[in-house]
Amino acid sequence: MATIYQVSEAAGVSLATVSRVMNGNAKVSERTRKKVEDAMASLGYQPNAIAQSLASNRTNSVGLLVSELHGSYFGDLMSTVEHVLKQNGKHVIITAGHVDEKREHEAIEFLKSRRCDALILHAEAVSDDYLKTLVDSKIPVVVINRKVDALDENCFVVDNERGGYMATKAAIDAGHKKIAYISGPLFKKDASDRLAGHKRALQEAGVTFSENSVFEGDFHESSGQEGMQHLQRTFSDFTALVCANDEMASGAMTAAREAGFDIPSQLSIIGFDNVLFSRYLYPKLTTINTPIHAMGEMAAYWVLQHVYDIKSPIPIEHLFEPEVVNRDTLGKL
Amino acid sequence: MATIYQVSEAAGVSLATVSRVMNGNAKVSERTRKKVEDAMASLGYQPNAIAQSLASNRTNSVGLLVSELHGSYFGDLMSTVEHVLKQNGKHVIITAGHVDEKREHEAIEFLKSRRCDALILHAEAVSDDYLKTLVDSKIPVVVINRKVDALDENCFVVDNERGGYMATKAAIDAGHKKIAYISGPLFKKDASDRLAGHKRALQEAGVTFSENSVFEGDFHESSGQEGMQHLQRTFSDFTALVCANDEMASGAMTAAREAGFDIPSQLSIIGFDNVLFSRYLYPKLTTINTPIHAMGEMAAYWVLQHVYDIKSPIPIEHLFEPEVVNRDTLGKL
DNA sequence: AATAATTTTGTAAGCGCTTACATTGAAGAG
DNA sequence: CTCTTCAATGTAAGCGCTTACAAAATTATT
Repeated sequence: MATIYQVSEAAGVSLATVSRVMNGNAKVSERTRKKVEDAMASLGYQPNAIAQSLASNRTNSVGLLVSELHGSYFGDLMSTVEHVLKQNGKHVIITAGHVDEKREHEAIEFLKSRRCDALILHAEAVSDDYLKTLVDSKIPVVVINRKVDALDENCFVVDNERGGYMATKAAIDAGHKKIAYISGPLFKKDASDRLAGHKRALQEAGVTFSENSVFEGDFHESSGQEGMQHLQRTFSDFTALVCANDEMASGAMTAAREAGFDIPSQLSIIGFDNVLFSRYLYPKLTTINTPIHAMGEMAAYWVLQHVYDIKSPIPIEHLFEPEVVNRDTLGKL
Repeated sequence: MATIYQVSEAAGVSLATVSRVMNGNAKVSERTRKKVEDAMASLGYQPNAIAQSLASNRTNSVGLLVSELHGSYFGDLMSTVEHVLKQNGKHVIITAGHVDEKREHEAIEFLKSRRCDALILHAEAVSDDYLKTLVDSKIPVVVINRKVDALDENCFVVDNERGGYMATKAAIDAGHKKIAYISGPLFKKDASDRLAGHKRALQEAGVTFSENSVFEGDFHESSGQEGMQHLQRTFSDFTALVCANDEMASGAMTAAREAGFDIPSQLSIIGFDNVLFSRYLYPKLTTINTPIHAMGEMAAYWVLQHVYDIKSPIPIEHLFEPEVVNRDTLGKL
């Protein structure tokens, strides 16, 4: 593999000159630029990004932490972030934290050790304090879908309370009174916020909330099934079920069908997130859109602007609004 | 950020000694190891992976090229590869090629410029010759789900012809005679192989093949819908439809339902790949399992063995068998 | 034409590590 | 008690680049 030294020799110029034409950040005469470019081409020269990074203290790569590498939600996020950044000549290094404090921590440390210029984190397990330390440690960090006090400038979040409210409100507006709820793990801020919104909608409609109406799941498909089965026992005869994410809604639909319910005529179901596959479900899932795409895009633009001085084409915003996506699983009563 | 130099100073030893305790590849007395470790801890030292890579010519990272960052198929692949490699202390750098020759090429060059120790490629658009050049260029490369002549040792593939055969055979065994087919883009080897298998099964059963029975889609959901609509016109009254992947099968199911068919009593549908969401569909999709998980795992083990001298826990194999996954969309006639 | 101002190019010192080789010191052999 | 041997540590030369600074070449000024 050719090095800059061999190029400089072939072109009859110094190392510095070759470096200059590579980076285009200093004047080089047309003639020598040509010589250098020819030399590069004929040697098939490819700069060693590692050496460049070491010397320039710039890696042109940003680290992205997601919880999982599979699933529509993170797929969307990865795609979007990569797209925006790559368009601007930056690269993404993706790692997964698996919603485990230790693994998230390790993943972040890995990204730091790779000297990423910035980090985009969908960190769920790591502590607020750790994130604060990170931000203070001067490496540019943005956090997606998690609000950390005193880090407003670095967080991009959807209004989860509002989303929870909207989901339940939609059910109420459709005439439902007895509404069950499958939540995510309540130690997670987004899960508890969504539930809070649910309660607010109930209260506003004058429906008294019962502990028996909620089942705490884990955001996975299977806990949607369990939840449905459990709720049938503890809170029978509900006509609508709102789920804190689409995976659980899918599980609940399966369980409901197995229990003989027709959706939506006998049971309405509302999901949350508007993950890609939610429209593949049958019936197509009515859900709340979490603008993960918009958040990922915004996070990427933030990084471009703050780290690479590339102006964002859209104004930077931090709070994103959820939206009801009307499809086929919510029936009028 | 502390450097090795500061650690050596704090510990009162030389750079070399610090490096030795970090890498554990040379004898260091218990006493000085302790001193160094204490110094590291108190300085919060974190080695600079970039500098390590430059000096050692080893990055401990392997590049993974996928076509897209979203979708179950690639999600599975990424998860698996990352899991195996991370378990062995190696890291994965993921890039997307978007099934576009130029972008795949760029993505691979990026991985090379990052000096990955090896590449795992799900490359669809780039030419065989380019892949051969790559392999010859001495960077360890493995190719997933694509067979390149003369590169058998580097390819991990499923027997697509066989899979196509099995899908159609399953329909025939269930009593179907008039079978439609939605293929992938036929310039892709896997798509044409699957179709070839379909034809073989037909022939074996004495059913004459008609050009009107196949629609060439693009592997996406929407082309499944189009395909279904198209086939109803050109090849009406078929009782079974085999699709070259699950996304298209899902689209076809939607279109079939809209056209008033009950699945599977009036129309049987068979997918291909056994992507994660195929079991969320309703009815649950009968499909052919492409062992993408197994292939990704094997590719990762190959890299561990050939590049890092870590023995693979399972024997390295290159050809993977597809399998029928019986669920609910294939009905007996 | 001589000098100043400016542009273009070269020199060399790092960036933070690894590692071949040299040095030191302690243990074992005689 | 001296001479080997060998384990533990140190010295210093890179890895392939970037970038201050210096030097040379070119152009502008009078």
